[in-house]
Amino acid sequence: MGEVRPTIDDVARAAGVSRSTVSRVINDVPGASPPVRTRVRVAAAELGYHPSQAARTLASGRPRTVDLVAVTYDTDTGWLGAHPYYSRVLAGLMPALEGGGAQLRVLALGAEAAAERIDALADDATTGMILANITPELAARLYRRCPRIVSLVPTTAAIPALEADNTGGARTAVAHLHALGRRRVAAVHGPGTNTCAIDRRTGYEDAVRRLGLPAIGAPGGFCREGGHAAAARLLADHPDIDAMFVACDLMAAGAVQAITATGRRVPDDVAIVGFDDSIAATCANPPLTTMRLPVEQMAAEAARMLLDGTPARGYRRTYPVELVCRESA
Amino acid sequence: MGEVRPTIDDVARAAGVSRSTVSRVINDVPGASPPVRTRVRVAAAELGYHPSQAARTLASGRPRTVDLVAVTYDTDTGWLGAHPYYSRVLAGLMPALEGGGAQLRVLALGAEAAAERIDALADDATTGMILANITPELAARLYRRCPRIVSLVPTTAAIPALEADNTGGARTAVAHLHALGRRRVAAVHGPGTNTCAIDRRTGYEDAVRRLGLPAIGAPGGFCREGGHAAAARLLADHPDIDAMFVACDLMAAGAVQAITATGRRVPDDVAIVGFDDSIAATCANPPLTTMRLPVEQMAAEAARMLLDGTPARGYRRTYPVELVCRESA
DNA sequence: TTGAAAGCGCTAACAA
DNA sequence: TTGTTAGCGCTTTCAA
Repeated sequence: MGEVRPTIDDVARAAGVSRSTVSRVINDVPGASPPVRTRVRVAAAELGYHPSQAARTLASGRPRTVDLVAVTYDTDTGWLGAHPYYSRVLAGLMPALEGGGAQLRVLALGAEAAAERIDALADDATTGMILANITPELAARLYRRCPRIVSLVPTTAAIPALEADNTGGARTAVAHLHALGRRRVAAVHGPGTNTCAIDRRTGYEDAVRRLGLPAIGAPGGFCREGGHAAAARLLADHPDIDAMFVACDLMAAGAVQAITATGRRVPDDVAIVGFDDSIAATCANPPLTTMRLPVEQMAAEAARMLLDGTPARGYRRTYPVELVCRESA
Repeated sequence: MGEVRPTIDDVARAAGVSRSTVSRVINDVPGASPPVRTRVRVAAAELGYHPSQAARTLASGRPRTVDLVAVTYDTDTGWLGAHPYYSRVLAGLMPALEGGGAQLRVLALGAEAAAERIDALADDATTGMILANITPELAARLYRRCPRIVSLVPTTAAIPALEADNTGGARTAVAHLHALGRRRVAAVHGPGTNTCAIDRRTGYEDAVRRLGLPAIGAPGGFCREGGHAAAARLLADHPDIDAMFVACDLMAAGAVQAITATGRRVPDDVAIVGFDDSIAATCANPPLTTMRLPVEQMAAEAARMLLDGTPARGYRRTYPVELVCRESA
């Protein structure tokens, strides 16, 4: 077995050209005649040559690796394993990165060590980092040391961000429920530390106030169990609830279970609108009507921005959140 | 802003020692006196020094990066976005890698380009690759060029693998259903190209034959829609079915929806046992009784093996698959 | 259009 | 215990 991997010099020798020429050819930069180009390509193919990413990064000084930084706040909630949201982030990221010849590095940050590790991260930073589920504080700290950052959640004004219209989405959800004739629209909120959750809550409270409906809410912690518990409590305290706005599908899946467990039917007795359009929405029974975030699109755009250069300070783009009607409302 | 990142030489200069000494200190290898060690550490901390991963890799020749290779066979099914299984793989991988000071690179392979890219991958290989959802052919091709591989699914005899006892799990599921008094146990199978799916099917057919039950099955393609359609068809063709063994939770979630849509109740009229214990199992309504794969454990062990060296040819370890009782059976 | 040469930041012999 | 010296495989001026 030829354990030794061919280098650029092997290719150069085989093609009878210089190292620089080979470099030009494989990088598709001008400065090599067509005949030479083919000669080099053939030699490279025959040798089974593939450039070393490490050497390339070292020599050029600019790595083609994008980091996805995900912070875990709830240790027992797990991480990507727990929230289907990340699956969609990854799904959007991969094709965008491959198109740009880049790779993805996944960095999971425990909440405890987050502050410490964040500084190390900033220095080790590569093409850039995509921030998911980060607090404004942590994000700011990171941004101070590394400007090649895009956040997928609202953080501070300076940090470039691609945001979903969480507030508007929540309003739309409530409006939809109202249009269906529901007048006791309760809410299951996400954690107060999560900026997306805060915006969704704001949107909900805004909407019910304008509609002259009572604001009834309970925290659900963005997990299924929390959604289940919150819905059960809500129903126990306010038996006349006829609809629920649940701030994420995972919680909504739990809410549906809690509601049907009381003998009520979804959507007949209690209508539900979730948020995210994650896999939890389609797995729930009945399948959830939900507010769809263009997560893949946002993640892909974030990757592209990073690959294109350093995002401008304060850059902002908001993505619409759309109502997807299924069977729960 | 000090855009220039300090190098090992800066640290050496600041600490008044040589570059090698700094290298020894930061790599925790013997050959540096305690006083020098602290001096170097202080200097490094003050400068905010962090070693360049690229340079390190290049110089040492052994990268500390593990690749997760996932092949997409169904283009429209998406990828990690679609199957919650990958979330669990990632969840298991991250802590194990961090413990070993390694990073994760995620490689998504489209089925079309898979064969071509697989050769490139082998050469670009790093500490090693973890194979998920790969066909035996592709895996063999990869293994021929790079021995630092561990598969999480059954492939060929030579390729080191950590496998779940899919066959045994399927048998257990059927036995459970039988013990519950069910006698018309249908099955929704996964794709014939997937080795896990094949094993689960074998286990099912094995079990029903031994129990003297009829084998009734339909393909569901490992996706929710497929599970829904398969269950609906099964029920239409065999109205007396009183249980279903569904080869993955995603399909099972769809099956539950299809069953309840016919007016039947789960588990009263039709009991269901899924497979995987993914998030789809808990989001379904009622929550699914399922066969739990120790995915996180398997992924973590795979990472550890790779970090420890090249796995032995033909290495095999089988993980038990356990029944998790929830409400569907 | 091509080649020569100088590093990128680090590790790993080898000397001292 | 410490320092010196070569590279690792590539990109990138700068000349030719």
